[in-house]
Amino acid sequence: MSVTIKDVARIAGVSPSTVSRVISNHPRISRATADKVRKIMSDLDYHPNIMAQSLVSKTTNTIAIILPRPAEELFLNLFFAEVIRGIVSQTSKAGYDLLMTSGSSQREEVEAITRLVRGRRIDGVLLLHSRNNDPLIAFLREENFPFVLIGRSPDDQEVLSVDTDNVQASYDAVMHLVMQRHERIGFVNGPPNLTVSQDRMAGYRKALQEQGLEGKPEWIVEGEFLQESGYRAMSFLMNLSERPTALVVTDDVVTFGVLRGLIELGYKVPEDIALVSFNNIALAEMSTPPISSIDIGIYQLGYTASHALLASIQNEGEGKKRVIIPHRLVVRESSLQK
Amino acid sequence: MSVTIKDVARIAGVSPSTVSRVISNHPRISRATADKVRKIMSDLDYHPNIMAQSLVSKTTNTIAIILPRPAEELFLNLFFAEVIRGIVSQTSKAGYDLLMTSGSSQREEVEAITRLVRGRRIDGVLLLHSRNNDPLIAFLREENFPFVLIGRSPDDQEVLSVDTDNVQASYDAVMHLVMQRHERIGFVNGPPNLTVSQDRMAGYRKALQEQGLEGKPEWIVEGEFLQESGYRAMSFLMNLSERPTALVVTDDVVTFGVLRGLIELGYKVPEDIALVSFNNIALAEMSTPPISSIDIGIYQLGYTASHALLASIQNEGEGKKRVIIPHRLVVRESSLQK
DNA sequence: CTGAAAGCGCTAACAA
DNA sequence: TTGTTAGCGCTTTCAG
Repeated sequence: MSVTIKDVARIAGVSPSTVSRVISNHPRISRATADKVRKIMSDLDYHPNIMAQSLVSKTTNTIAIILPRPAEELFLNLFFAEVIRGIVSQTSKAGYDLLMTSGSSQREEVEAITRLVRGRRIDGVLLLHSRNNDPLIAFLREENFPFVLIGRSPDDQEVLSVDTDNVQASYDAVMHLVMQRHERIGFVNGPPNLTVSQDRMAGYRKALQEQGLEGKPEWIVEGEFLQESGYRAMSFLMNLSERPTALVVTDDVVTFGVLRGLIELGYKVPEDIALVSFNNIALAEMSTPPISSIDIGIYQLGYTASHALLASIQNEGEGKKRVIIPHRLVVRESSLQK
Repeated sequence: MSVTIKDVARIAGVSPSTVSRVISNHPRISRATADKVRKIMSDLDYHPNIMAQSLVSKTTNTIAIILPRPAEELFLNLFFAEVIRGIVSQTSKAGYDLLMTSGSSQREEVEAITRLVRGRRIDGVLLLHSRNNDPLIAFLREENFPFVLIGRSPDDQEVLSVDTDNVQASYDAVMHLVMQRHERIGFVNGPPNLTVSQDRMAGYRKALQEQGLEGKPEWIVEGEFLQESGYRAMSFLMNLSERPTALVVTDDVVTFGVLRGLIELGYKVPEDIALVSFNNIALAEMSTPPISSIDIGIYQLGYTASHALLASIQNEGEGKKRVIIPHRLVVRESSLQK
């Protein structure tokens, strides 16, 4: 079969434990033996069996994430790829691997994670979002298993998390529209059970209230992170007798749908209605008109969360409970009065 | 620590090997014992240690993919998320996990895969693309390690692969433009070292030739799978003394850049210039104008490749060497003469 | 149908 | 500084 530590030991004329020590850079090993062993290892093209290492060391150098389920969180198509890039760039620098799993229901997700956690397959978990009464968070806390949430846990302040200040971001979006002299501002939001949606709603409400602006309930549309959601929202919103003159939209992809809907209905952006949205995906800049968007630093979210998770695995505690990645509004044509 | 097979055995009053047999649904085990043991397992919330299982079974129920590196293959932002979804839906159905790794250079990629393969960490590898003289393919072949390529290997016919017929797809795109009475057709392609780019170029050339159409070299622009590439290509193409009246673009994201470039230069699509592209991402439909695009079935590519890989892992050979996922042109406004 | 025992490849006391 | 030994948790002959 494949070459083992024993083969190396035999050929180098040392004991297996010596080889093991060389592998792990044990300090108390003579320079000469180390070099000799290393030479043999590379001659034989030896690579340690990772499973065997894990079995005894009780650590896997692997963290897991759960692939978002379709539909409900499909916005993650873009968010997802970017956040993954951030995560992997951090983990691979630290010598960790990333395991991806999925479940087609909430229950299956918990089962999958249970299998990995109890099966000692992974050292930590990265959660890409949270909702009210999230059973995954409950499970991980109960197991006292290292995990970091990208987002905010509504039920539990003690959860390690890396997040955007979505209340503030949403507030900022509204204020930008207010500065452009808009007074009737609507909101196209995502699924209301997600924490991110709740926070952005709160920021929107806060801004309206502080500015003494009227907020008609029918100006708020809740949907999914899909372009169709934005598209459909327009046929509803633009049929109101009293229409908003500006919209905050919770995701750029949704904004693409919004734009398409408006164009088909014969409206112009920003003349008839101004738009600001979130995430600042690369395509936002290439849209017609280019979309004003709040850049939440998706890559940074992934990178930082991953870093925090590894720290928590290695230090058993310590560290800030909650890290906020700063956001910034990138103003483009879609929200500018001519 | 955590509950092991011995704990279960002791409490159930049987031997560890009996418990092991229950876990693996060994046939020669009495119904009564099996039920008893299963009950205890669930009472104790026992989950087998996956590393220990792997160590002895020499199989990991895990396959790996390599995260594409930035820039060069960034188009995979969208392709990537979709293909992953296809892969995971297949693997998780079959009880496999997906491991993601990355390298910031070609050499690092090979190192990462070497570590996983020789370290017996994974059972197979899924490659998301190929280029000429791909060292990863060379390594995997040499190790005789199961892998499936999404794409086509230019150097090696024997590689298991799942692919689009890119020559034909590109040919179809050109022919669609020909049907719309275009005679001056340009091509905005991706990185020329990728097989996919080479194949699409071949299809483009073949169609022009068959139709006896002139193909000016300056109508072909090679770039990356980025919107900027498309954007930049336009300032070049539209400054030519003799301009094309239609373009085939290798990716929808690039097309967004192309559109933006054209609009800023004051051209209208499709009146001044018609566009057809590839991939049919969800946003293609929401663009202004909506983009005609060849749907290559990205999810299906991932799903099928993953299936083929698992089959190859389990059957040691057999099966078709090369599977083609059918494509279809979705015609929208960007390519229609009014 | 079930148990005892050996061993997968590696690490980590404990000795030397 | 290095070797010996005893496992990590599981599977799998081989006996019974």
